[in-house]
Amino acid sequence: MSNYHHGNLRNAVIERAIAVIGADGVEALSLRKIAKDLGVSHAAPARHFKAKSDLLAAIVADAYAELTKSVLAASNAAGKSQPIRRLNLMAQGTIFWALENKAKFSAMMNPDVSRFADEQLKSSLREFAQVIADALSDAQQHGFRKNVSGEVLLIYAVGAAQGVSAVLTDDLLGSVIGVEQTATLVEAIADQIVPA
Amino acid sequence: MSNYHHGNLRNAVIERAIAVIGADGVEALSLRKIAKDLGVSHAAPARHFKAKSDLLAAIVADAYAELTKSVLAASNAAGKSQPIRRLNLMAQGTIFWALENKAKFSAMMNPDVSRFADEQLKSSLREFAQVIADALSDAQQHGFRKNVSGEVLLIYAVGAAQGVSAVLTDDLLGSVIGVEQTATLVEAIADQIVPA
DNA sequence: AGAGAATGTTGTCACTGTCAACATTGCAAT
DNA sequence: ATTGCAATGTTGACAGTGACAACATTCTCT
Repeated sequence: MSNYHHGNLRNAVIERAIAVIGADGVEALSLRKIAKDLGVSHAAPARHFKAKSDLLAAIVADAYAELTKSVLAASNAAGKSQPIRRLNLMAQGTIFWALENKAKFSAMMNPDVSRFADEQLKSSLREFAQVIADALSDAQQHGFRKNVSGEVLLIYAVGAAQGVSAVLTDDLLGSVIGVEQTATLVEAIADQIVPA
Repeated sequence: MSNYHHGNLRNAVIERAIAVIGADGVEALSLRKIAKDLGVSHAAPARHFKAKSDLLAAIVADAYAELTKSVLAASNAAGKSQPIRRLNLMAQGTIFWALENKAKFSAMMNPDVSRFADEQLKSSLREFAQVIADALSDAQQHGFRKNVSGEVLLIYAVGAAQGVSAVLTDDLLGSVIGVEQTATLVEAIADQIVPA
């Protein structure tokens, strides 16, 4: 018996960090405070995350993997024979995921993250981009914006879905634009990105 | 004669801060370091920004005001009789401004900003949203997505333009999606948001 | 000329991330 | 089963940081 070794400190730190980000933002993230909350010495987290930025990178890498999974699930709700409707559902899936995971999503949207991206994060991101690119390519072969370059379409789709999600999850823009968030609203917005 | 009073410390701090953000990100922002760079005591900036977050809020408020100006300028390049083309130019204007002001834009995209938004920032943001909303309303009266709610359209337009800009200005996404940025590319992307 | 506001300085405090040296535990090879 | 090593956790230290209070200088307005 011993509580010398926490057993699952790495995950505990990540979960606590996400909670802190959700409550007070990335700015408020403190490794020492997290350690104290978990009843562990102030330097313990360093065994799992050499630097604070590594923790952020891990959170964002996980988040992109989850988002990818979620978007794929939404995509599968449409038959393969409806590639354009599938795009629409993927956009919806992105927005809904962001609304249900505001803390993680805000970590993803932090511009600083790109500065300390490790290989795992890059790989998560590549996979996400690939999933979107594939779906776009499929849709194009069925007539969706046929004469537009794949790169342009990818930037548009990723940017629009994430940007719209950012607006919807941002408290400030929310208070300025101020609108009630319902499933109907999300569907209507997704229809603007990719008409169903 | 005296260099006791700097004379324009407030603006100097803002400019230096933007330079730091551009070079090393918001995370690297340090009031003490900025003070040292400007040859001023470590507590001098506090006379102009009570807290670090106030500096960020001021930078972002300025940035939205500039963006609004820039978007309006782009809008005026189209005649009033072409409200849809005007929307397209406004989207282009947003993207170009972001590409030319990466540091400021990344500050705007920082999700933490919404936590310490002061009245000035909210006002800047309201004005920006109003300009977009007006242009959208005008376009709708000329047939652009006539049967879509104004709120939905506003969220879509703001989200898509900012999201696409975020993708284009983000080094990480840039390295993953990896595409050469040209004026032609920007035009093509803006056409996806609002067909010219 | 002088008073009060604005601006800058100095000193201090608690807190933070990071590192190095050390302690404990888990595990795998023997 | 023992032992040796890697993984994990602890303690202590250091420089940097934001924020505050008390004080100094300068500007502005009358």
